[in-house]
Amino acid sequence: MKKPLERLLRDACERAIQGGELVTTTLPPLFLSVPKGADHGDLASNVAMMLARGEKKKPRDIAEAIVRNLRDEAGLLDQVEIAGPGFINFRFAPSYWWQCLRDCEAAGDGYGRSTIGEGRRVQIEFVSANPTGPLHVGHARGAVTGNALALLLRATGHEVTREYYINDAGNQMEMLGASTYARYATHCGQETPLPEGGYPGDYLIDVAASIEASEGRRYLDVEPGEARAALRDHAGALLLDQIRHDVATLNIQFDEFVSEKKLRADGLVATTLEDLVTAGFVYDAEGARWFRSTEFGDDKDRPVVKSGGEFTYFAADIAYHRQKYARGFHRIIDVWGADHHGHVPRMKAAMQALGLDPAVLEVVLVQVVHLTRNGEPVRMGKRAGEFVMLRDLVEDVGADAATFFLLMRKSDAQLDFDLELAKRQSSDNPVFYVQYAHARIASVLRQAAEGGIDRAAVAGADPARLTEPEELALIRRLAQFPETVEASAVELEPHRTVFFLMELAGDFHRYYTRTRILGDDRELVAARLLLAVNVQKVVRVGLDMLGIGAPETM
RNA sequence: GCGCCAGUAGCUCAGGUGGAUAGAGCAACGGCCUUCUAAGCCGUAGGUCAGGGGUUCGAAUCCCCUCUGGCGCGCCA
Repeated sequence: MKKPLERLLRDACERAIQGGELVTTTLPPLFLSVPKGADHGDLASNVAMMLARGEKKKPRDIAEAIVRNLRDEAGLLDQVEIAGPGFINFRFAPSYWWQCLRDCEAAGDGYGRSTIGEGRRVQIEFVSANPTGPLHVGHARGAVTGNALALLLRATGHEVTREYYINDAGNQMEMLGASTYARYATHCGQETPLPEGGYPGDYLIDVAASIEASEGRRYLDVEPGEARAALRDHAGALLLDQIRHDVATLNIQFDEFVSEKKLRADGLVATTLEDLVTAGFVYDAEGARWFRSTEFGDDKDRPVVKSGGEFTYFAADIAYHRQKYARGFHRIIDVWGADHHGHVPRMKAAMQALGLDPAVLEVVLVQVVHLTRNGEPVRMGKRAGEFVMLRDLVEDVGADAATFFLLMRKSDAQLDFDLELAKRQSSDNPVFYVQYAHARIASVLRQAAEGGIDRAAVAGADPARLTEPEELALIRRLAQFPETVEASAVELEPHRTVFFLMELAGDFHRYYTRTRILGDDRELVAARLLLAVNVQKVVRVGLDMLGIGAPETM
């Protein structure tokens, strides 16, 4: 919607400079904003105010000079006026909006998609919970955020790989093995207490039973250390399957799974560490080995090898990220919990130490989901009963509502999620407001088809029959969809698309209430259906970019 | 103590690179279904944008200070 006007404005400014009406040689960025009130037109420019200082003239005089040089040969504009302190307000002609609707129709489901990504390869890693238990609500936010980012980047011409890094090495996994061993032995009749700090959740009882069903009781007879290792691997595999299943209930799939254990086994961690040593960024102290991240702006050096000789998690993570670079991605995006924000500078430091460009790595921080029940905080302890599982959430409120709700906020802002509210009043959830617009249009289209107006008739309709202010406002909204998607992807902020869809749905509900679509005037009906069908399409395409469905009936 | 994020209507939150009268959804109150889905629409009410300085034609937005909340701060992942 903005681009053609930006050209006109730029031409006008340059003409004014050539004509000596402006003394500036370099124009400020010409950005057009959508004014809040309708009485300020469709788009507004503040360029006159930006130039005022250099020109040493009143903004309104500069605005007049620019407007004098405006050459709207294509007839896009209905009205141009100078208002307030020096804004130039533009109002498009109806014919411009009609053309927008034609363009929208012609683009089909590709409307809103773009090629600004130029096929650049982007990897986005998210969730990456260690497979020691089912996913909970906190993971769900990272999951839907990462997935929406992947979809938005794909829609804007990026080649995206969605990846899950399996933290299947380290102490947590050893504890999983020990805990599973206790559950397994108990299940087989040998009462065994959980180890200190073990995983107490009931899900391990089910895991133990499942292992007993497939493997029998043979691990009771093998040496306990060996048995724990074997049970750890069995449990880890089973739990990873559950995690995969859990995210699938939110319509999320990953393209790649990368195992930390395998990275270690392949020697990547060791060779990466050697390279850091060679580069001179590692030193020994207090029995451990340290990475000199302070060289790159971190506030402290970080251990990479424990005094016991094992690699730290950080060391493995460095190797993992280096491996991402080696795979040739142009952009590497990590979706992390906000409690990991301190890791960002040290990971970038490590990449820099390895001679890699730290700007390639971008980290999207996802804040905690603060659960409440009837306004009271819900404790999220280690005990399974106190967790709210992702699968329970999806079962209670549905995948679409859960996804929509979790995407409604900026990812780096904390999110309140009241379980009772979400369950009891799920019909008040804004996702229904948006989906309802889609279903309403579907209903109208069904009736139109019964009346003999098919899709071909609609496609051939003349948009010039649309003259109501609500109709032009709806087209205006549709025209903003491509730039909204673009901004949402560029800024890595899915919530912008969410808000757009709520506004579009609101525009449509208002229109629907005031204006009857079906009637006797077939040309008018066809034109209104053309508008409706494109609103419906944008709702569907927009929801699809967020991983949310669009129902035909509700 | 240091660092990161936040503080906007009763509640939950939007407010691209500083712009015009600060918006939406819930909750509250009052209206609208013999006609395409009332999961909707219209209206009323609700604000010291945490507080104080500064920058300038102009600040919720940028800078500094203070207060409050969340998170993080060498061998957990």
